[in-house]
Amino acid sequence: MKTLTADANKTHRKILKKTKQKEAILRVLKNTMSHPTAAWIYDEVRKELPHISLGTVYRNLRLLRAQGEISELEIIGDCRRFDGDTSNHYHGRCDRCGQVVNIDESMSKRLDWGISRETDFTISEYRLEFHGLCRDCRKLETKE
Amino acid sequence: MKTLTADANKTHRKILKKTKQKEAILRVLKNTMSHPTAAWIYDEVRKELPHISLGTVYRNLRLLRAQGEISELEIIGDCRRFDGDTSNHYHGRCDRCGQVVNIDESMSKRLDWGISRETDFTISEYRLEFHGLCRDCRKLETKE
DNA sequence: CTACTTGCAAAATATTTGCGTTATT
DNA sequence: AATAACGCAAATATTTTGCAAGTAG
Repeated sequence: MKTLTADANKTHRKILKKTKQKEAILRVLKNTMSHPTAAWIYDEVRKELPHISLGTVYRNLRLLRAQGEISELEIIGDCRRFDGDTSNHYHGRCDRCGQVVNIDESMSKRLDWGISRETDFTISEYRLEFHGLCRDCRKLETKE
Repeated sequence: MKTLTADANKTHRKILKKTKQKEAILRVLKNTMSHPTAAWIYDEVRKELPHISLGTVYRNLRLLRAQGEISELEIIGDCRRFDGDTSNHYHGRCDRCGQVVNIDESMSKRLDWGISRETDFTISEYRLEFHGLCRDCRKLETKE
């Protein structure tokens, strides 16, 4: 029985090299709370490395994600968004302005489902996204 | 103070017309559990309406979503996925095969956070996605 | 009739990839 | 030296849109 993906992980793993491009991308992502897109990261990194290419940004985002150094958000929209904070925290997305905000991490403590004991699905991770209105937009809403 | 999006919703709302294309798309989506992509829906509807265009599928998926008749999944992947079941249920995505499964709806009863009272975010909806292994893939995993 | 919707094709976005070169180990 | 990673440009998706013609209300 062939199990290609698993085998690929086991046999000869690639030796990852450290490059200034990868480091710059990771630094940009760790230093923002803005859940940026690949294009935004590209613009930001270009201030430091003007000749970096968008392809390199995408390649490194994929590498970094595979290594678990960054995570990718499950957000409906035009393009993917990434997060330098890989800790277990949740996101709120404002239905009006589209802003993605962090939901306080203490909330995570209440998540203890034991679902894996009750369903036929073994959970390794869960991602929770709240939809609603952020503080500023709620103010606008009530004024109308 | 201008609040464009809200105004747009209030002033002259468009009268939606019933078309066979829209009905076919909705029917396909209501009759599958597969959380399909726009392209899959297109192929499926074309069996019945061979001349429908992909643009029409996309246009109607957006309309139906705006009306709340279907929902869109927050899934990391190549393209968007839709769901004809708009009830509050959760999804599990298999890390190995990519399959999206439904998590039993009874689980929903346990979600009573009261987060909106504790945070500065007014929640209208939440979406929860579990990541892990589905039954079949877990069997493969343990055999290795 | 009016104006929403369609099919088609072209455009706009977003992401990946081939290739010859550069840089890291 | 070997090979991972780069920059660039071309190739792939994926999704949106302009427009003339069709159709529901």
